[in-house]
Amino acid sequence: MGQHSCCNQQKVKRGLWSPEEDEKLIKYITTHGYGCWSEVPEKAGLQRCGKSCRLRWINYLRPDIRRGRFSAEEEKLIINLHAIVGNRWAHIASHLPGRTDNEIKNYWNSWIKKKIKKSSTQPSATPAQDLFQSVFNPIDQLDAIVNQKLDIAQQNLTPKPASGSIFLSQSPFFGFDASLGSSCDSSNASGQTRDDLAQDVQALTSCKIWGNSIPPATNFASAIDPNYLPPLVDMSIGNLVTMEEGEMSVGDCYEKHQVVTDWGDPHNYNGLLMWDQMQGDLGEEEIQIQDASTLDTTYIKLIP
DNA sequence: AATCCGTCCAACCGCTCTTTT
DNA sequence: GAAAAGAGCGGTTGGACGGAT
Repeated sequence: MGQHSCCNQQKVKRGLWSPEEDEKLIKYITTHGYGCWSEVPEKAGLQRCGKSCRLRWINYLRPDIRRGRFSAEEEKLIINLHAIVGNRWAHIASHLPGRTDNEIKNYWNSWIKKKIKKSSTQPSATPAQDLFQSVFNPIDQLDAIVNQKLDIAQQNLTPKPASGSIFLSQSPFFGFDASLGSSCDSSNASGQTRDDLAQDVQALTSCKIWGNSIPPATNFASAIDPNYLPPLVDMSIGNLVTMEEGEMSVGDCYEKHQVVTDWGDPHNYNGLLMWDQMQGDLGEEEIQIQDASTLDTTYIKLIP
């Protein structure tokens, strides 16, 4: 189970690869291709299991591999992709040409350690909260949902994301109460200011992975109460309810912040915060929407 | 100079998913 | 349809390395 037949062989070598082994593998694959990995070691004259050969090739030897430090753009991309897809390293890697899942995973793990260590020196927030604030960017998650809507519309599919798509049905979406942010420092625990975040969004929306060239939402507040860790909201696409104009009764806010009437225009979700359950009084501008099929209630607050 | 300690990263392990028989 | 084999993925480990003491 799990163990490949090739790995059961007695004379399988383990540990670091020697330059000679690398040379043999490169020579074999560049001339024959890999085809069936379990056959590669024998044909290449290696005392390794096929799995090990595959890993060595994919993570280290293949010619399009990109080595060296991650650029700032790559780092931001990783952070934002991770906020959407979680620990799906292979998926994240597919959006970073030349980078491997292993490399990204290693980078992320060391990055997490740094973040936790750094945040432990700041008494106003727990490490988890710091990580939470610095990693997850609600703007991009909302962008993801909107893009998924667009995708669905363009492909004329039923509103259920395809398995393996970057916007998985399980992708969490959650919002932070920006009103609490005004009492916080203007930069979050990772030192990122709101202007920085806006720039992140600018960069991301012009990035290939988002496909459509969508103008960024810029006034979506990101700061949260450092003493409160909001619950994760499963805002899978099926639970989102598209509102029609006139359904809202929030007065002036309606003028300032359009309701989600057209998923094709991301400006329409500027200033929207969404929750899966009521956390105290959200104020006059709160609205509730209920998914008719699941009866799940979502609370939305508009930020003036 | 020797030792300790933390970080990085290549590689392994175990599991799931997909394909083949 | 079931079983086996193969492929791929994510979590974890352990060795190499560099900086601090």
